[in-house]
Amino acid sequence: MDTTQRTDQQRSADRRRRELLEAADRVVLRDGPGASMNAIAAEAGITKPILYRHFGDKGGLYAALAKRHTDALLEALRAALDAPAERRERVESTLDTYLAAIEARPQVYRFLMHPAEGGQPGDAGFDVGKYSAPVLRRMGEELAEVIEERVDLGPGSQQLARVWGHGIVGMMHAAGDWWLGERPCSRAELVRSLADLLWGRLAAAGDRVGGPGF
Amino acid sequence: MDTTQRTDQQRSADRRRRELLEAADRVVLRDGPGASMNAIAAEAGITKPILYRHFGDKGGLYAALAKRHTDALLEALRAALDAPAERRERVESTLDTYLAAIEARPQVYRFLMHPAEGGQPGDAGFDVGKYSAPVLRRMGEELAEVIEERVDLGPGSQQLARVWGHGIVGMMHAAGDWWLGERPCSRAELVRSLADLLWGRLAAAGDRVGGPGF
DNA sequence: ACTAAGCTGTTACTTGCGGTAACTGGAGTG
DNA sequence: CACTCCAGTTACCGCAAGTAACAGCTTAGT
Repeated sequence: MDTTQRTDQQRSADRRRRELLEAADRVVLRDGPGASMNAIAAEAGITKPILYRHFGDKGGLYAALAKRHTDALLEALRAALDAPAERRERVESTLDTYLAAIEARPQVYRFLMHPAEGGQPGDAGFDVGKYSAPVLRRMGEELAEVIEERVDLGPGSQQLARVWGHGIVGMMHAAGDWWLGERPCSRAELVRSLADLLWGRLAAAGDRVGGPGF
Repeated sequence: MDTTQRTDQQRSADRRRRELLEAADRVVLRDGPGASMNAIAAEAGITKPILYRHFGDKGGLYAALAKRHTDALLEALRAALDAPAERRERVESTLDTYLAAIEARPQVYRFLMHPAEGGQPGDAGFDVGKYSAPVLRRMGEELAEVIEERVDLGPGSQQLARVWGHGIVGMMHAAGDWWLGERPCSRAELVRSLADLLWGRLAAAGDRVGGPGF
């Protein structure tokens, strides 16, 4: 059992793992997140216990699957966030990047965020909430870091940045989710509206006739 | 089968339904959202098929359960939203109402929003994502109405109000979720930070040294 | 008073999924 | 050849959702 031997085995196992993940991806994107382990195994051309050897349990598989997509999304967001441009432009570009991603692959988005909606009615789905929350948390933390790093917020800036990081991510997520479902306007309009909100247009707006406004 | 007869039966059925919902509530709050129909039936002192007669399927039961809590929360929010005060104060009071609610009854909150986290590891929970989303949607729509009604946003105000409604609700939700998990600061501080964000402090803040800030 | 609904409630079952134990066959190694 | 790994299989367990079929009680109709 020398080192090269072990490396070979690991390599092989890793390649297998990737194949399995790709098969799982296909099934989940086709059948929704209620996809059974049996179905995934069948798609991969093997049987259940192998999946369990590789991923431990269904949670492990889904976590691995979610991690792939999450990492890809975060990569794209980081690029928009770190681009050399002024603040408003970067905010808009980050929002647009996120929205473009969920628009381009709504299946992936639904898997990451709203796992159960793909299943048949009456199907007791597998709860992927455990894996969607981390996505938003990670985005929130990353955004917080960027804010803390580049915006001068005075005393208590670190905590403020974290609140804002999570808050802004949540705003983006909820608005995106609603938009994806109803498509009430173009992506560009949505981006602009959200950026306007962040830019204090709510505070600046006047009251409507009839008492103090919201 | 005259009318009074039918009314009596309906009354009885409604009362029974309420009792069942209360039992379900107890179980879900104690055992987490992975609670089985058997357990709920046992708590109510009856057996499964009766639950199915009343609620159709597990989704129906959970929907009814969620509706109760959702309605209660929305009621409280409406009160804060409609209070006679100026805008910033009402925004803060609404945020605080929401946060106070989730702080006071985290179990209910977790049931509505993150159903699976209460289960044992390895437990394939029942996905309540289908019922949490409507909560946020409803809050978003209500807020949108209030904004549209009372804030003067110029042309395209209706659409803008809806985007903002959902966006603000998402911000509140995400920040609240994070805060509830980590408790990094007091509720009042969180409210203040979020209101500041909404009041355009992000736009107003200066860049940190070293290039354009976020 | 006797029967026929129609209600609430039960037991006992099916189906389907996550997860596991135990066996099988082949590839490399002394 | 015997030994050990390891990918892979079949066959099973446990458990939860959901259902069929049956049992008793109350009430209406004649």
